[in-house]
Amino acid sequence: MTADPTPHVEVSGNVTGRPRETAGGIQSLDAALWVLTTMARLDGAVGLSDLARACGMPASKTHRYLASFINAGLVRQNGRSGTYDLGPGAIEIGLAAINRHDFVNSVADRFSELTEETGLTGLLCVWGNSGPTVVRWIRAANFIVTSLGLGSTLPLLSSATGRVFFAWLPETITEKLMHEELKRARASGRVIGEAGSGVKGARALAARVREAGYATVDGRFIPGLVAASAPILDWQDEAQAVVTLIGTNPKDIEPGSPAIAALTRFCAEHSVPDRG
Amino acid sequence: MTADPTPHVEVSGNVTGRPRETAGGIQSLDAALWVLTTMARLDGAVGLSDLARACGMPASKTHRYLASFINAGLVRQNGRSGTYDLGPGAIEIGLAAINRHDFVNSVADRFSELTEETGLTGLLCVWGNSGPTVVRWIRAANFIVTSLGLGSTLPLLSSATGRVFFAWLPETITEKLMHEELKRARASGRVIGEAGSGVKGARALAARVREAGYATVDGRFIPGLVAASAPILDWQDEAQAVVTLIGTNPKDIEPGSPAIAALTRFCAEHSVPDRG
DNA sequence: GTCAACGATTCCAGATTATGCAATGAGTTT
DNA sequence: AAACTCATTGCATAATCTGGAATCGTTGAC
Repeated sequence: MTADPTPHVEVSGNVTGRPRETAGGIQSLDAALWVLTTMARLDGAVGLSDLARACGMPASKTHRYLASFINAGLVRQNGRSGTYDLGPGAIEIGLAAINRHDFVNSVADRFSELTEETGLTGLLCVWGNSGPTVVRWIRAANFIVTSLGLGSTLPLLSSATGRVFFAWLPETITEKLMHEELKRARASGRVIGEAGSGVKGARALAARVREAGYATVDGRFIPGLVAASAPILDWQDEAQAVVTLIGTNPKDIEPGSPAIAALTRFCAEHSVPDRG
Repeated sequence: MTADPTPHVEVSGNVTGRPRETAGGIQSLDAALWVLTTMARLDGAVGLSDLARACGMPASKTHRYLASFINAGLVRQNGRSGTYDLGPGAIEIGLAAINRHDFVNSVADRFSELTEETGLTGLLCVWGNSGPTVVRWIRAANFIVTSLGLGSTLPLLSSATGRVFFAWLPETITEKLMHEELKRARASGRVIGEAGSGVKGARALAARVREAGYATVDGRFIPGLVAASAPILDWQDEAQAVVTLIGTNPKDIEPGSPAIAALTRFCAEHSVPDRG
């Protein structure tokens, strides 16, 4: 296929440019995948003529590609001569891709960029058998002494990390630890920071964290240290991992601060996009 | 490309046969999509040589297809000359396909209410290229994770989910998988639960499931776990999705139990009313 | 009921790419 | 250092892909 001279016309307003042809690849496959990708970015079923225009291709060429996609199950057609849409094969490939996406390692690979950008110490946690569990540390220039090491678990309600897991995991997973921590708090006469009293207070805190998109704790959890955490979200809007930044300056965890902005952007970039 | 004389060799034991070339399609695209589909059915990242063998193709040919898939984002490579795996573009296409599935989306929005009410683990499945495919699940407390994961396919005749699809989908859709499972059952000398022997037994089971309005399996399919499934029906009385509850207490799947009542009510609420 | 318009689908001659084997490059093991 | 394995690329040849035109099917206007 010669380079396509037709100006790229978008139907739905998506901005993503057409990829150039692959070095060492197959040109007709490149063109075909452009059709598939364009279809995925449209809002729903589309007619052949509209899709061909959106792709900047003759309809006969687009039709041949669609025939192969239909045969493979990636596309289906609503009746003979009807509109085209993504099919069960697309669901299957997508689910396979999501299922084998390694959330933790994809974050860990670029984790140091975040700590370099913000100058804060970074912590990466997953949900383990005993609750929030540290799997990565990156100490920034600000030297912080703490007992937290790899494998440490953090409290659910009084740490920023724990609060993010509490907000973004189903309560069936977190409720046991929640009740244990509330019980210990009652026994010791302590109130767990903003969690206030009892289950209702904990749930209200979780609602505030979800609304904000992240959690913070000030210097009272670990004297002298402040922390902010945000979730890495999967296809079901559940936290697969939590990233936390730790520092000493309370301004770093104020809403709108550069560190908060960097943290939430970094976590959004590593989450599954456009979750239902 | 001439018809491929190389015997079809499977790496992971998946059964679905290689599709024949598309009438009115593009042969190189058919071959390329075979590579992609095969990769999706493998358990994880794969080397070029292994993937080429699994597809019955020369490595140089497979390599060119992969180059185009990488360029489109559907595949990524772990380092130069490293293994290949599905990429973010595949996630994007899969999510686009799922997000257009109106029945799945309406159920998913209220799915957690059902699992909270019953205290059981919930699965939501659609019919994919390889059969019943998990698109959502919510774990109950203390649920021991089995091999079920996003994208998993379930058997047609020996799982509750599969039996519901078998009962409420046209046989033109399910017959291939039915014959494959009956063949494997004969080869291994096993009888598939209540399916009894052969096609007649399978159809008799389907009739019983339709009459009851739901399917169950006791602890023999997955030792120690019981399950009940019901269909989300469209305007043609076909199962667009299936909801399954999984637990450990056999009383939960007895006729008339609160869980069965909640499941069938929930599915009826999400089905098209007054079908037929 | 007829006819025009529109969109999907198929045909076909010519243009162009895809292909498989061999060669090459890179990394690992002995 | 040599051998081996796997990924990547070159190249002559085989084979397909292509775009416009023709055809088919459906729908709506009259």
